[in-house]
Amino acid sequence: MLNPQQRAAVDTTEGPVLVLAGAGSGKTRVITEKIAHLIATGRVAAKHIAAITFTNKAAKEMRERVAKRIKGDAAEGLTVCTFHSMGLKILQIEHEAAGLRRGFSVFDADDSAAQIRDLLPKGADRDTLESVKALISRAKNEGLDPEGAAAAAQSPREREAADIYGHYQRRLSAFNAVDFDDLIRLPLKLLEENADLAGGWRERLRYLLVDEYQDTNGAQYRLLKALAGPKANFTCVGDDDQSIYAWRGADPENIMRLGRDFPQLRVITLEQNYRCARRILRAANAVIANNPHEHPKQLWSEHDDGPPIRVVECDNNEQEAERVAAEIAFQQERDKRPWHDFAILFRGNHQSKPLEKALQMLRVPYHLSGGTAFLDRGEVKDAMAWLRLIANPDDDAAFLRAVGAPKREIGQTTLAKLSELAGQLHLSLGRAAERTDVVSRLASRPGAALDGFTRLVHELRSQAGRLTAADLYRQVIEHSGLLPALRAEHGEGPAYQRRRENLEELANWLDGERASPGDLVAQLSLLSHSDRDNPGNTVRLMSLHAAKGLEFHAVFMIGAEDGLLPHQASLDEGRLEEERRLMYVGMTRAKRLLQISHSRRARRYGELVKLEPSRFLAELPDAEVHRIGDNSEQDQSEKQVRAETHMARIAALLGGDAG
DNA sequence: GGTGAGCTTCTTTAC
DNA sequence: GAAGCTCACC
Repeated sequence: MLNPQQRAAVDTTEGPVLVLAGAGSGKTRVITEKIAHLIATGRVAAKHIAAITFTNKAAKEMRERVAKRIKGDAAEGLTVCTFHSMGLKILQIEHEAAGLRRGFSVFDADDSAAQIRDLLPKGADRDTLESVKALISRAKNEGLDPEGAAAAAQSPREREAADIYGHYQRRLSAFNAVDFDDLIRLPLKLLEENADLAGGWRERLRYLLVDEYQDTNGAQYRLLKALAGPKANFTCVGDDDQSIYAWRGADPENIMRLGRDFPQLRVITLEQNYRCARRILRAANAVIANNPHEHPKQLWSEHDDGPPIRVVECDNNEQEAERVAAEIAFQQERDKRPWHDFAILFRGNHQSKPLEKALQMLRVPYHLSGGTAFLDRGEVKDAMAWLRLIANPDDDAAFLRAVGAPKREIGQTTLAKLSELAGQLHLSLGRAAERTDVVSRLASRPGAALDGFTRLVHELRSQAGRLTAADLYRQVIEHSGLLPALRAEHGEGPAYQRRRENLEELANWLDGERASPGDLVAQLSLLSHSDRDNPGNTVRLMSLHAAKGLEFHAVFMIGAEDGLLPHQASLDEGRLEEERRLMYVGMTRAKRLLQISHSRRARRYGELVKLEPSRFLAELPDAEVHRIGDNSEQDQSEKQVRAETHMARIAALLGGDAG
């Protein structure tokens, strides 16, 4: 059953709708119900509806919810994707108008950084690189091209960055490549500057639903407006208290902007929380009340109070990890709950290491979802570089990676010479390497090696059109020599096996996909490890950012220390409120049990440092909290039970593990 | 041109 | 404390 506000949000199918939805107020439900409603009433066919999310995890979650809600093939053709994958799709279809050739590459953050570093004066320090990178990204997130950025520049530093932005963009264009930010900026440019093209897309996507709307940046907002067109049939769902992406250009102002740009906007507020026990809700409300609010929400719940929030002090972060792991093992055993009811949330991905160790010790099944861990693996990047180079002969970044994976007697000297010759001929590295007049001017041994490489890539490329992406990938693995090189480097040991498995997993990802190899590789670069595999019944480990939009029976937040949560960098940059929202997001993921822990000491850069509890802990109302110290004033009998369960578990594991 | 010992640096968060 | 990088050697 939907409550009246949810009902209104679902039933208002005409024109622009903004749903201000507090944490746990059923906003994903509103989106899935609205999709179902649009389809069921025949108002819009599934293929004309697009639901847009911010993370792949959220898109996946949404797809599953829709599949459950809409049986059969009624949902056929529905688009559920991130802003970036939608941008990619538009660019792949409209590549000509965007000045790109088929098979263009998507540069990841590393590729982009490498290019920008290369464009900076020699010897430029890291800070300069970071600042230029950030300025270019910010300009792109506002939809500015290099000329626009130059015009908007306020300082010499910004003018310089705008200048490098221009060079960087010319280079991307020469490589037939785009970066992540371009996946929004370029489609936006196309739609804003080409009325026919925009009309086509509006015809195709007649109804838009945007989740986590508070996280849109300027370019995404304009892309939304351009896609919606004058009919403005869209629903934006968001919560200003959960805006946690300002650091990557998100502009919560977009919430207010909507009302100004669309006077007919229907605003609906959802204030009933269906998720959290009352104590959790009261505590979370108390924390977020410390942020200034233009329109304070009054979240309420019909649930019971639930148990107190546990605030646990630990001696150090390894002990913290052990205690959390033991507590989860204990509760799972006692309550016979599935493992996936438990989540451990942290500020930084590096905090997962001690947790993994402790969980493995207790044989607790867990799933780490975070970052782009999988695609960041060296061997996976190598294989991806081969695929990219096959799809896009002008992708110099891919060329440089593939030519050295595995090592084939081509070193810096040869590559520098090749690069010089390619520059003179205005050719990409890959195309230059195909020319005999270029190769003949290289030293004979490396020249021959390069020639062998070029022939191999050429041969694979000639097959690419006939093969599925998965089959092409198998050819790459067979002929590139990647696997033998890994075996030579690591022997047959676990290090080799793990890398081999990663390469096999990439094959599994590609299997059954219908898109062309080139298109698929581009899509792949937007995925992260956890997006494809099914975590099953396991404890979930993820960053607070990744947890947004999810909910769990029991949530363990770790590392609640000043400097981590709130993070020092955010404090330095005056973003305390965003950190508080992060705390709020973490707390409101818990349905019933919430434990927040912190350590007095932790290992940082190999050294033990003293830590202070997070200032946010002081904002928790005493009445809702049970504070548990190191020398635990915990009930002794409870401690006894825990110890016994723990021992029994270890005994069982030892028994079961023998042999 | 490839390799390994020793040096530096590093931690937000994500597409 | 580990990963990544530089420089000296094969």
